Amino acid sequence: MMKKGELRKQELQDKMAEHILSSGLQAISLRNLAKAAGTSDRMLLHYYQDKEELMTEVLTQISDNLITILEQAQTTPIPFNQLVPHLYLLIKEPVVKPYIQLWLELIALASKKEDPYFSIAKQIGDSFIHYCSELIQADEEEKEKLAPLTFIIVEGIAMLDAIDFDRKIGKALEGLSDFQK
Amino acid sequence: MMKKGELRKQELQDKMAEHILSSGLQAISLRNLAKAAGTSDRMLLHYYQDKEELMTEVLTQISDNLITILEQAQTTPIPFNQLVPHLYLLIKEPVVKPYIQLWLELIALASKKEDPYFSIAKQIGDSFIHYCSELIQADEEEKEKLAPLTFIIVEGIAMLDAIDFDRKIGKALEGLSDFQK
DNA sequence: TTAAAAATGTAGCACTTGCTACATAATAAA
DNA sequence: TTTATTATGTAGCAAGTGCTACATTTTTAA
Repeated sequence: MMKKGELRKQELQDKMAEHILSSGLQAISLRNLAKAAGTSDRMLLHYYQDKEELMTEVLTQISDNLITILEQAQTTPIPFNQLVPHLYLLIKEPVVKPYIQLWLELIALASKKEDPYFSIAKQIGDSFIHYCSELIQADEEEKEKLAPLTFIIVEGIAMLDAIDFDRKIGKALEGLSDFQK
Repeated sequence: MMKKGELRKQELQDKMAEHILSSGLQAISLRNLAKAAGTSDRMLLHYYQDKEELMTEVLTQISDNLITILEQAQTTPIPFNQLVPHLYLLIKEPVVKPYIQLWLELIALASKKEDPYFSIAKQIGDSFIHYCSELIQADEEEKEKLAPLTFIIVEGIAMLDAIDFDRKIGKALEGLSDFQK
């Protein structure tokens, strides 16, 4: 059973996760997070050793939450040419979209190879490829190639989506489906 | 002819562009930029009205520089299935790589729809799709689809590259080339 | 040469950042 | 009940942020 203190910490962490999802990583500060969680920066540093530890734990939780959401969304495998459009719709959904936006920020930070962002980004990347792999209707050998390909395309789409290139995304998806013939 | 003041401004701007390319957008400050350019924050605010104006001009210049580099790299159109691997090699080149890394950061900021980042990101996006379009050996109708698709895939690759997923990129490229048969 | 304009220096303000010192109140363990 | 642990408050520090005020020198235009 959970001690009272751990319970309180989890409560704060949930609120911080929510806050980060809606406001991003860029302007995050201990005082911001504290306010969003209904406590003080002083208390955050009571529960976490420093900001890095805090971010590691909160981001890990957010990543776990995303995986949970994804796994609830679809379970039966579908062929690749249906999968990409399906995932495109998925990442546009209001529940998922904040996670994708955060993911873009995380990648930007991870590209500097600095922890905790780099490690967490790798972990999420692995999870997402694994998730794609489970969703693709194909034999193992093909999955090995198609899962990363799906990941790449969906990420690329997410980037275009970030700059409102919806029309271009549509064209690209047409181009992609032309191949499957 | 350029006035002396404008010349000095351009000189500073070149150095700031270089600095941003090597150190990213995340930790940028007027004092940092000034130091890198060999001047003071005071002088930067003499040449630019505020930080936003400065960033707009420097980022625009960086974007122009990238386009120049790209256009020097390749002029003869090649078919799509050769283009993607070619661009993969290109973005791994030391001259180009810093631009791609910066691009990832820019997208993260642009996803908040805040200027100047959003506008500049859109502009660069347009340029890159245009660049792809010129490089693809296909008729106009196909280009309309394949240029955005190329853009998406290359951006997706850049993201995987940011988290050192080189092996996965390789697999994905295999998967992609399987289609062209 | 004189007047106007541009360039540069020095200091500082008001604010935010992560984090700490020092205290007290509340709770749990003995 | 005493003791030890945990929780929470208040205040502040040192460093960094964008930006400004006020001054002075240097350059350009008349």
